[in-house]
Amino acid sequence: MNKYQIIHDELLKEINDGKYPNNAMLPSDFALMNRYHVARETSRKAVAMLVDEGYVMRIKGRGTFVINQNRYSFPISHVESYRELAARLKLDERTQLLSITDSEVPSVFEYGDDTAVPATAVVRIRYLDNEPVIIDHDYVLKDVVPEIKKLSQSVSLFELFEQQLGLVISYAKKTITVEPANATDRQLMGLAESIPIVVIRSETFLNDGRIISFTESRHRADRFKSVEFSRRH
Amino acid sequence: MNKYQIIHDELLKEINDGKYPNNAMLPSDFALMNRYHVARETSRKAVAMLVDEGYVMRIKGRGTFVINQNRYSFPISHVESYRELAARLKLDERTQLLSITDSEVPSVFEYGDDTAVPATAVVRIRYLDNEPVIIDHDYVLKDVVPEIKKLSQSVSLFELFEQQLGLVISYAKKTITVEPANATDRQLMGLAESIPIVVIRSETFLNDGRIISFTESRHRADRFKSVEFSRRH
DNA sequence: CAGTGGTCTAGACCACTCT
DNA sequence: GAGTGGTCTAGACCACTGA
Repeated sequence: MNKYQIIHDELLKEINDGKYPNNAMLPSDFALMNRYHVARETSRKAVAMLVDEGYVMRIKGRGTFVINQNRYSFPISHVESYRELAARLKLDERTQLLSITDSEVPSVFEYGDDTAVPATAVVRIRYLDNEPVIIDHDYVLKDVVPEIKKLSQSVSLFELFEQQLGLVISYAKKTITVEPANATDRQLMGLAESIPIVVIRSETFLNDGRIISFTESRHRADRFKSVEFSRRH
Repeated sequence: MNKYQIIHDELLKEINDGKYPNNAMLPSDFALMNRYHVARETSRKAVAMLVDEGYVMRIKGRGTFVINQNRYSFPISHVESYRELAARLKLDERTQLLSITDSEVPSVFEYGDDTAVPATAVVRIRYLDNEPVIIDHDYVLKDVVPEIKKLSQSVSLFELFEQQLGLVISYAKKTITVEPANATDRQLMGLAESIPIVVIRSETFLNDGRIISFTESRHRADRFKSVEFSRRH
């Protein structure tokens, strides 16, 4: 584990534990240097991560301050699996595997010069508080993962990739649109009328630059919320 | 202008000009050190910004590579004004000022302990290719900007804050939800039936930590698209 | 093996804020 | 003036890649 990562994790834990409540000032760069016996750039890197993630705000000449966090929301600003999300929000969550089939990457993802790209399609339905709210269609490229035999209820695709196959996911590109519910959505989510669906399509990159999968995550729009923190450039 | 900012801007320009096309390799850290006569950490900072913005991807032992960019989309991953967006996408855009009135920050923003917070409400409607697609409700805090007399068609709120009032915007927090169109939406956008509306609510922070404004930006859902690039943490 | 990116150090000077 | 964050330097060692 890197030094700046350790400092970051420890500071974040202290923020979540309430040691640094809203608007509280974090230790200064120099205080962190002394506490962790590191160079200043190392302590700054840890704090820079917290800034990136929207936990704190740095103000020149004043200090580093904790920002009030709204919770209970879906993140879209970083790559996070459904399981990680549910754990973070402490929601009662359940996932049901619907099917694993041979397939191709759908053309909506605009990948591969109109030639069919073989993939394994995984369809799952996500429940929050016993209500079906998300349908995930994953297309895992056979070039990278030749076969997915089974998928335990308790294992996410990310966990499969990273822990069992030793692959490292580093980037994702997402598009968000709102579309009418299709027949599958209505059936699986038990929707009477046509509720709009928030569709998040993402392509996931490994750290060697290869694409490993395309995902279409379809959320009931009336249960969808995203919170995002951003700096001005 | 900082050195790393200059390097960043120059590299970005070269990417956009096609000097570094898709999948091309950017100069290495050491090449940039020589070209710009800077320390390695300085050149790395410039490239780190490009990574943050999703233009390039760094792969250990291999190099830094340009990532294929999809465009024509609304950004939500950084603070950007409507005008900056339209300019970047080269769209035919037009803004119509509807009203400037005394008001209070609506309770939906959950600001200020249930006490009324005085603000100036600015309502505008945004046209893309002559079609009304966005309605913006801005609530500018009177504590920070006591009065907004008028707002030229050609000036955005951000420009007013930054260039005329000398304020510096540094952060924004956004929430995205999907809600039914209300009567105002339908009237202003000329919608017959109830199209869903993508509602982006944001609070904007100055570099001294004060909130300057709350904004509710209401987009026709069928014209909304967002693209986002994110690293895994 | 040479080249790449990732981390880290121990300084330095600056601009800004607060008292 | 003391304290803060912002930038920058000139090194160092490491892990990983590809020929």
